[in-house]
Amino acid sequence: MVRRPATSPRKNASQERSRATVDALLTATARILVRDGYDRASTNKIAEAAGVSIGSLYQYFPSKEALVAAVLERHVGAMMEVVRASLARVATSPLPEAARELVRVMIEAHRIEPKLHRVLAEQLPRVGRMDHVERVEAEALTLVRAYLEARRDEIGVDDLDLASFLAVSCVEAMTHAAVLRRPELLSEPRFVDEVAALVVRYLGGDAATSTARPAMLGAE
Amino acid sequence: MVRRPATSPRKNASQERSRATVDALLTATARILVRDGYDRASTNKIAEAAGVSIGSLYQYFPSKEALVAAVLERHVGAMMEVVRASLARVATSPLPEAARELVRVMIEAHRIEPKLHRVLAEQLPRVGRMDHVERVEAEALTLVRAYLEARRDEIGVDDLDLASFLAVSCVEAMTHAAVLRRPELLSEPRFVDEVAALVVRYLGGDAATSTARPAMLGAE
Amino acid sequence: MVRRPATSPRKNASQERSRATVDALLTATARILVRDGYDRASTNKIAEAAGVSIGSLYQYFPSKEALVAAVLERHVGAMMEVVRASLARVATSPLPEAARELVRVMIEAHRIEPKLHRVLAEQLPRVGRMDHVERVEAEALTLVRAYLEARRDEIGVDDLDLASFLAVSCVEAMTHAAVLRRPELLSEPRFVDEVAALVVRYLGGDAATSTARPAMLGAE
Amino acid sequence: MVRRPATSPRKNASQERSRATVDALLTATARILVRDGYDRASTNKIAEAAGVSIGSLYQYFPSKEALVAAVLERHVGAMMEVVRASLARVATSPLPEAARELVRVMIEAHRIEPKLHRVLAEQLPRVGRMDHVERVEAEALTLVRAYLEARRDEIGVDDLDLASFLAVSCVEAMTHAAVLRRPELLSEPRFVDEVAALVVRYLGGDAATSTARPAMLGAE
DNA sequence: GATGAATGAGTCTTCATTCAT
DNA sequence: GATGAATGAAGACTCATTCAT
Repeated sequence: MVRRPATSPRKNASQERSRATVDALLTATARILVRDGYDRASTNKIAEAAGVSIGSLYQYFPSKEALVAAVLERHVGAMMEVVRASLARVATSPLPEAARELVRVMIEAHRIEPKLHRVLAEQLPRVGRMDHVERVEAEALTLVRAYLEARRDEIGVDDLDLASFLAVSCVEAMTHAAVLRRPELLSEPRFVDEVAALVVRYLGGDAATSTARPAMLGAE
Repeated sequence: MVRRPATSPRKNASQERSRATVDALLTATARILVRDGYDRASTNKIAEAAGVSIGSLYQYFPSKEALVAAVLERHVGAMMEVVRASLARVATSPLPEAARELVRVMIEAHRIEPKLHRVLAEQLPRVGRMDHVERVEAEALTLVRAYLEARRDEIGVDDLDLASFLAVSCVEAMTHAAVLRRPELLSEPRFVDEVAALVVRYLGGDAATSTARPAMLGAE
Repeated sequence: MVRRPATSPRKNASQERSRATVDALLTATARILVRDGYDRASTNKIAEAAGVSIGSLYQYFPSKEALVAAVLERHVGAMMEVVRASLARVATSPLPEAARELVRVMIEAHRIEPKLHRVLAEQLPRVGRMDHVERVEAEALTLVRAYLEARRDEIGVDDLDLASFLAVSCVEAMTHAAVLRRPELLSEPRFVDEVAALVVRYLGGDAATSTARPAMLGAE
Repeated sequence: MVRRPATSPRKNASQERSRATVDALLTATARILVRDGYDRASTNKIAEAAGVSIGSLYQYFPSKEALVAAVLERHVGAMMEVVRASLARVATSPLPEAARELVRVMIEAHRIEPKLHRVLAEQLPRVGRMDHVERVEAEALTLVRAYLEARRDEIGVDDLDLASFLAVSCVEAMTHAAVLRRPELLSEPRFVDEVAALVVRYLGGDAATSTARPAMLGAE
């Protein structure tokens, strides 16, 4: 079918144009989403903001949801990249250090377009792509779970599933809460310290509060 | 239209009728909200479900948002009542007991119309009445903050503001996460145990993980 | 619920208003359908032509199809009334007279808004209400079939089902063809004569062309 | 774009390619028309189904209507070929035989892509090419008219124009009705017999029902 | 001639809200 | 106060058609 060398400038030009259109759409969507919220972000407005005809929008995205889902995926992808890289790095570090890093990276990840994050987080159920976000947590959960498994003897909690669920949810929730309601906390090192302490103390267990046999963990 | 001498029973009847109409509207709104979600819950549908004309709906509520806000207020009120009563009860109890109660009551509160809670939680930002919800947390925060203040010497955390924020947010978040993603956890006593432990260990502090000068607290 | 005598002018006024709106819509639809055809008859255009808001249109008709279906039903109803009355009248008349009347009434029925009839006939499959029209033919078929049954010995065709199908379809088709392509024929008595003859000769049968055993029918 | 000396084979190749493209387009159009109906048969879909770019489609056909008109013409052409050949064959046969053949060939013609036929028949007025179809009937009419003229003395009808119109319309209509509503009839020889009888009896005339000598029918 | 990205007028439809009765 | 018919701005989406490459 192709009769000429694949370097055909024609096709490339065309592909580049497509890509530019899609990019413009995603960017415009993110902007409008932040500015107007999900409901008021009409596809016509988005197309206009992207400098693209409404027809083109629908050429690339079959529905408003699909468009927002793409923005979501892009955003989640960026967050995951940050988280993944960091967690791999501390896979073998001791608990306090690992916990600190988990908190730090969670905050870092939540700093990527925080307003967009907020809108997307609110609208997740509607976009019907909850899985994308769950994927982030699922991945974090898996990594944390594996980490705890490897250090079971340092852990003062019996049910590792529940423990990882609580640890991950907790850090995520604290970060989220801070982003949404106390943005100033994000830049205070104290905040990282405390959230990390929260996790460490919980996972470390304690004779008095332990859910199981008292563990004699001297350190961390 | 027909004018008769105003008698007090008449006025009462009228007032009662008003109240019944408002009640019917709030109840219908809650039902439709749960069944159809915020977007598809049209005011016409709500009025019909309430057995009230659309005109009357607008007599009592100036807008859809006002209507949903009223439902939200009612719901939040019910939750607050539960929380307030319980927290007053454990104001002087020792930390582990108080923490357990906090968790327990949070879960109990989230069991009030959980589906409605979910929809409202998702739509909060849109209703523009976040303050209602913040009020719940603000109240809990105040109570917890006072509690910690009173037992400062048992607490292994320096910054009581931050500590109460984290404690309250954390319990709220865990409960919320469980409601939304792991409903089965809500009925397992283990869950309460663990979340309570999380809070107690954090607030109790720990020499090794302390964020500040090591406190010499035997246990908590 | 109703507290005042049913003569309430309020309700009547309201009902009349509704009825007027529906009527205006049906009439406008018919007009636009004739003028622009089905595809170009947009609901907005129809509403405008009816002097009614688009919202009102959708208050009464849930879709464009429903609107056209209502027009169709109204039209078919008018035709059926004409046909039914006439056929009842000749139920006991001899074949030639009955046939003539069938043809005459078919033409008369097709004279009711013939342009609308044409558009509707063309769009039937799309409106998904073919049944309405089939009902007309089904009714005619039943009547004709009963008629033939009653005069079986005058009929020179064996299969009465097939015979009635052909007779009815034929008259309908001739009328239809004339309406669509030779409107001038409709006013010529010759046309009625010929179509009636067509039917009479067919049903009367003939030794030479008979499909079955030669019937010894002198004439009819 | 690449220019090479024009050689005849090249031109042929090009012409052949054009022809192949047009064929592919017509075939795809027919298929999509049958599958999706006229309205949902978008030019983009058709181009894709034909393996041709939308640009090329518009190179060969200036509009959607032109495309459908071409399909119609092709279809009508195929039908006409069948009809023409057959009618020429029976030009000198006696009436009963000729009538039978007319009916037979009409059915045969309607068996060519009946689903496409149906869609096209429904959409005719829209394509604005009714003349194509009228041409089929016009041709049949001419042939039948000539036939009747030649056998005037066997015909019991005065007005040959009207007679041929009725005969042709009738057969066409019966066939059409059968195709659309009673497909099972098409394969029953009885059906051909009856329709042929219908025509023969009509054209054969009859003393009692004759259109000529005044009949003593009351009137109506 | 071919390609396919881009166009945008126009479609159906919804729904919060108003107002005459 | 109650009613519910009416409103119309606005939304998501389609598709015949154009034109730069």
